[in-house]
Amino acid sequence: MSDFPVSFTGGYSRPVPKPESASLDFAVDRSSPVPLYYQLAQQLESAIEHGRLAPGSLLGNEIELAGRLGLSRPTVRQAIQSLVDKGLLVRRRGIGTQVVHSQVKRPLELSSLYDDLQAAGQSPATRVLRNETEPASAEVAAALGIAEGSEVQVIERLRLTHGEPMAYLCNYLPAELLDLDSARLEETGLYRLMRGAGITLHSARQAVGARTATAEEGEQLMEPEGAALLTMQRTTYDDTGRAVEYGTHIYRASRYAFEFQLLVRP
Amino acid sequence: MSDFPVSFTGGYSRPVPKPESASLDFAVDRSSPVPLYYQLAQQLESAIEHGRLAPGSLLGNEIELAGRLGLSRPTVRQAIQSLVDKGLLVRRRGIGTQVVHSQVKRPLELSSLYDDLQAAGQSPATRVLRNETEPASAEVAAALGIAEGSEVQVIERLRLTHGEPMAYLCNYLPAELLDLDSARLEETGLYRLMRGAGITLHSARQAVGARTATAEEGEQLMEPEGAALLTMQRTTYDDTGRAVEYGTHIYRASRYAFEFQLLVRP
DNA sequence: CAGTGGTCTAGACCACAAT
DNA sequence: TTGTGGTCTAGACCACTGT
Repeated sequence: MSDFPVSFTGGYSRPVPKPESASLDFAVDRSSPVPLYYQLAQQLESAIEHGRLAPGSLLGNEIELAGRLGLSRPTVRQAIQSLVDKGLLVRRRGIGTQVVHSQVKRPLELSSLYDDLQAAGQSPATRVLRNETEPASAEVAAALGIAEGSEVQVIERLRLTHGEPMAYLCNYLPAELLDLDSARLEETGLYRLMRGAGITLHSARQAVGARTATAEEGEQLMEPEGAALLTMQRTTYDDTGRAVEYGTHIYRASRYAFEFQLLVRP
Repeated sequence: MSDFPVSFTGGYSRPVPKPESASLDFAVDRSSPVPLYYQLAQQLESAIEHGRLAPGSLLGNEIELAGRLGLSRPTVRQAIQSLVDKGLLVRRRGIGTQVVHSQVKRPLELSSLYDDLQAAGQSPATRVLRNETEPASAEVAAALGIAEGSEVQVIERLRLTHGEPMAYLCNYLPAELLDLDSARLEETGLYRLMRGAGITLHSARQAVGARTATAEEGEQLMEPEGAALLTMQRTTYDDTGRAVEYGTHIYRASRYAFEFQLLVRP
């Protein structure tokens, strides 16, 4: 209950967060092309991350902060709001803005949950097993929201870490969307290629389940028949709401688990 | 490529979205306690959801919209921004604001991924197997960010649908946090109880994996030994960043899969 | 009561995209 | 060049929290 890092200034009132923890040297550069609210947000985030703003400490009111920085209150609010959205700050009416009592400072960039896997530094490698177009099956057409029989690009890949298979990935993309070079796929990852082609990924709908391995799956993934597998189907949408990718993935449960962060919508 | 529901007004230019799709009857009630930007956001969302604003259609510029509604531009922007954050609208500089080309209109309230399960209408039932306090183990203490040996509330539950077990749930909460009545737990769900106690859930860190069932697990869940199980560990945080719950759950993979939506952070 | 964030206004200038 | 969203300002009043 009383885990605030408080420094008492006198009196016997209950250990309320010190009303002022902000004598930090924030400053904005008006000649920079970076928006002012964004500069401030970055400085606040950095101060929180490096512990210069302690968890639970108050930020000082917005008007005073605006005055000190030579900014208007709406600009300061925009900066603070962006950090509230990130879960680093909490605002309470009549109280003030405080730094979260965090454990999870960095909510983990769950950009794709897949690049994460790749970025997780397990010396990953990819073997492209198949890369060609075919007419969309009913399942794929439904997932991508296109007509059955339309040409789609099919990619089958084996993901390896430390020389051992970890996952089998099968992805479908609308054929006109992108030129997919197998060599580049093996080194860069599908999502990065799509971003590089000017596609702005926005959201993904996923389903994660489990089942036991068939004999063939076991052979491909170097697991015994009957071993537990994690399965995942995902449809990814760009910022205009168009489906740009559908995939069915199989992971060796002995070597991989999904980790992610959920944000509760207010 | 040309899937806009365009009505040509003459000329042979390429089928660009009609510059104006907004002759709808938006109106705000200034005597209402509901914020103006929120009223507008709701009306826009409703219009999108019911198809009165077609996917891909333009919204008309902010200033004109503001004038038509008797609102200031920042207020209109705030309304639009909230829908952009929800993924219903896309803004493009120099172009305008358009309705997303969506498949996934309702990004699905992934409030807890657990109430979802309960709300999914599978006539769920819960049997509380255990509900008492004990000293925190090292694992639990680490997950909750409290001292090892602190008292924690332990809840073991069996989740049933259609009279058959679907999941085994074990949860740990800081002991002072909440009074948990077993009877209420069986009818209401843990998350709803926490919200009812004034706890504002904010985010959760999850790990999802798979393994095969042991003999005892099989017996408890009515699965054969060696069946595939989905496992989940989760720590939930409130809006001040304090861990308020840690749980380890086991699901019958034959009867359950996780579904959720990821948002790509810009 | 005083102090905080929540909302709202009426302007302004800029950067970018299309024509 | 025109029109769009992106940013910013300097005020204002209200609702809520604490004393």
